[in-house]
Amino acid sequence: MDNNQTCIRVFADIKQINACKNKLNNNSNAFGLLSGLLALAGNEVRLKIMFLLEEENELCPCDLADILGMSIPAVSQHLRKMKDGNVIEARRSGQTIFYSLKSEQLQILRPFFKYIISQNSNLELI
Amino acid sequence: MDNNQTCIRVFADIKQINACKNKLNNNSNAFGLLSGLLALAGNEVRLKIMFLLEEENELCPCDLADILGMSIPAVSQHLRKMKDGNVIEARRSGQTIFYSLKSEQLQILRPFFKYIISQNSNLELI
DNA sequence: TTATTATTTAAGCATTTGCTTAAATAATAA
DNA sequence: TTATTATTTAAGCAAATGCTTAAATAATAA
Repeated sequence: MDNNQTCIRVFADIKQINACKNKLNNNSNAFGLLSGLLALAGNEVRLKIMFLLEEENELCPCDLADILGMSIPAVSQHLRKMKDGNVIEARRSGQTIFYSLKSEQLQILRPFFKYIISQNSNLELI
Repeated sequence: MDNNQTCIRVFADIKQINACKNKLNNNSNAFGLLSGLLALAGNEVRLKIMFLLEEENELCPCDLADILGMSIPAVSQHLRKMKDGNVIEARRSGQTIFYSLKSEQLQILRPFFKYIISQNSNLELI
């Protein structure tokens, strides 16, 4: 960016601006880590998978594809991203690979699951 | 997707699979709404803007561009997305437009701000 | 061994994202 | 009015995303 084309407002509060810059610098690691996690959860399919893993403890790509109504490679590629992002882990049992949530990110994820359940449109018909 | 190519595991638990499908159906609205919000927060620039708006109450595109070290149109386009997503709102004061967080989404966003501050790498040097 | 099953990986492709630059609005100041 | 300032919008483009189909791994069963 060409810095000298930056808009300099007459009423700009230089102290406030510098304070804001410091706040970003002091927390620079957190922004990258958190936005990465939120980008993973910001996909509807992956959010559903995370929710299902929380509910069921573990599921395999095959079952997830059935549940979500999508192809196995598509599911597998989402699982890979979440594994790379340290959100889930894999356990092998024969040919089947079971995925489950890693505890590390649950502090952030749990409120999502609570929110989803609290929005439940089901009228508990049973 | 071609449904009959779906992998049917020998050990698949049909009841579990159907229960999972029901869970998704019962919460279908929530997944769309929440993943939309998380996709907005899942961009590092937008997450920083949200954090700054929480900290400062309101900021204009001009100041945000300064703080973030990016162009005004780039900032403006992020603000537009967040406004469309009902995350922020605008207040005009002369030529300046001040943006602030809407209260509706704060239930989800607040834990992010807490997390960011708790990760603070600053040693309180003052 | 060969066949089957579960999963991953790779290549291809349409769509989305996030920036850039330039032009268009809108409000204020001269 | 004209000029300046703050912001938005539009067009263009490179990169990322998320699917598809087909091929490659890996484990089990015949």
